Amino acid sequence: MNINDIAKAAGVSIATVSRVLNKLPVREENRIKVESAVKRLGYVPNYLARGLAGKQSFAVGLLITSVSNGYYMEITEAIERKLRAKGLMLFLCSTDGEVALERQYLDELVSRGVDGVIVLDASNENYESGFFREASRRRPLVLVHSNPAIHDVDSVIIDQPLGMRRVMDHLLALGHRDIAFVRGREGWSYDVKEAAWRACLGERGIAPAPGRLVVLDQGNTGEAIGLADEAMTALLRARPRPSAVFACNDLMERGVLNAAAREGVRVPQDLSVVGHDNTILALSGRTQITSVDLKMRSLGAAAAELLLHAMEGGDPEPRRVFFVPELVLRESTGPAPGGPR
Amino acid sequence: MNINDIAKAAGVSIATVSRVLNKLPVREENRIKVESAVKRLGYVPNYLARGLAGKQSFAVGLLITSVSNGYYMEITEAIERKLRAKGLMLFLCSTDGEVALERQYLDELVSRGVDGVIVLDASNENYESGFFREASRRRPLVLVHSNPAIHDVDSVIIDQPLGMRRVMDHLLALGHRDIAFVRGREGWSYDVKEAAWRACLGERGIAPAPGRLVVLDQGNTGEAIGLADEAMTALLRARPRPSAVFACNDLMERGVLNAAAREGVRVPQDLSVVGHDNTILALSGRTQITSVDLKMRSLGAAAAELLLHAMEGGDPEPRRVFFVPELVLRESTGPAPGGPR
DNA sequence: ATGAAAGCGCTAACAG
DNA sequence: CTGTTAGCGCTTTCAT
Repeated sequence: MNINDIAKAAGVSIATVSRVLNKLPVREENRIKVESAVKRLGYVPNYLARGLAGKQSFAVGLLITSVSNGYYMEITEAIERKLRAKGLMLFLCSTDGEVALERQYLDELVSRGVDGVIVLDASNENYESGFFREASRRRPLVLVHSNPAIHDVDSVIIDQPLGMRRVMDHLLALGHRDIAFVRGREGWSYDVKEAAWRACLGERGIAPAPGRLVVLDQGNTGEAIGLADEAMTALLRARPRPSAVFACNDLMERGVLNAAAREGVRVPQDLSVVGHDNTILALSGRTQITSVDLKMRSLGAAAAELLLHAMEGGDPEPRRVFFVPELVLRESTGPAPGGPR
Repeated sequence: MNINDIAKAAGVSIATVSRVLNKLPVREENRIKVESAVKRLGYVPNYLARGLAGKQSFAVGLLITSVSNGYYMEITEAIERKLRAKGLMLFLCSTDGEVALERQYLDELVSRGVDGVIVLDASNENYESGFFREASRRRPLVLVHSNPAIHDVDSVIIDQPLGMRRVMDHLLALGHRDIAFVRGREGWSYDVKEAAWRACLGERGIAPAPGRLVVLDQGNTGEAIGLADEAMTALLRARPRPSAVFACNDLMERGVLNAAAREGVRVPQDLSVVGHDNTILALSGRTQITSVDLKMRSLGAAAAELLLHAMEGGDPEPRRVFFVPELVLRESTGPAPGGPR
């Protein structure tokens, strides 16, 4: 079953069938004949042939660090929805952040004729080597990341420093001055957040007391909960102890809370706690956590729209869309003990 | 850059190039010439043309109910890994469980020439109408679900009743007789679990006391935590109260635990709690939860292997692989108050 | 083992 | 507006 069968059944040429299929101008009478033949025979066009003959394949590639990561999943869902509405299918490529795999996948996507590619948080190496800039010359390409230094490719950028600033403004406004910071050992986004923490304190002339910077060996696995718990237990027993804690993700935040509960430290009366990512973990305990929401869904939608725009020709200059994380206020933060100073 | 360029550069015909690319017998000398030309010019074959001319497209479709659901994505990741190793790419299709969308996607996948399709938990309607049986005649097709009644298509089947039985055996062995069951309102997998709960109790001549079946309006969103908390608070104040609770997912389980903590009911001394799904939530609180693990990763790998097998010809009869959920024992379960009777 | 040539199903000039 | 025709880049006979 192909375009020839339809042409025969409708009594027109294959070109006319193709035109109807592609919504090009055709005499109304012929359009109807073709459409009814298509419906009657249950014809579905062959995308492989379309892609080979034409310039579109109606497929898009998605390069993603890790599929089973909640944030990426939410972005992915938003992207899939937007693209599906335009009749585009998604190639899912999970790279584990491996430099070589990112390149290999991009090559293969191109040789599969994709109409565009979205990349979620690639390896820094591929940004810096200009690989993506190069790739964006061959196909529409949209990057999603949090590195404001990238100017040469269409990007959706998460403004993490600004998000952190909102956290610190909130805590400082509540009178907190002694604010601990919990992070994992390795990761650019930890570094960004730590820098913002230091900067916000520095601007008020505050130097973090010893031990306020807590670095966990593992930040992203379930282990982080126990590690944060352990580290915080020590910190909460210190005198003076911090009046507030920021944790770089909700895993660590959960550990902080467990430690506080065990040590008899009340949240938020004795200790304010802020988490990051606003996952279900922020809601799962008895105290609901103030947490930073990255708004992954709108972010995904924005990325898809950027790509769609680029696929329709786009701008001469790369576009950059900034997203500012939102601080969701809940029960875990309150005035500093002793009130605002 | 195409196969002609390589043929020219290597001084052979395009047929020979094609043979080298497809690992068909070729004189060693020619193979080397072609391979070096490929490497030198950085040639990557056009998959669209390959798919059109040959019988393989080296692409596989994945129909999935919801992208933002952690279980599905774990399966997806496992599938992606396995298929990538075989040089296959994945089309991601999120259906939201809509009957029509499942059909539409499957059509489109076929017209994109996919070499096979994996379907994660489709709508019952499409199972029952024989739609998938039909589809499996056109392409290799593997279903992942928990409906043991499906015999006519290659399937990876999660044996949920058996998983539940393990939960009940564990609790019964600990001496529990009054075991509450918390579920969401709608969903086949809730029904299956409830049936197993009733059956296991029935076999011991136990009839659930009033109020032991707890049905929440919402089971899968963050709301479930609060709803479970509320419902359990009432149940824990009742006399006699249950000595154990099973919750159909870790969200509800978290709510149960919050209620217990607030009511001063100790876990596991006064109350044993078992969750389901073994997500990070099972580890996030002060008490680590005994939970049922569906082993999604191995399940995904098994599905991919079934598909690979089917793509290579497969068996005349549909294959069925059963997976039995595993009960992961942690701190939240212990002997019934008063000891085994 | 190799090359020439015929498609795969479609789009996009081109001529009418 | 419509039909004819030449590819798109590859695989696969069919000869050799």
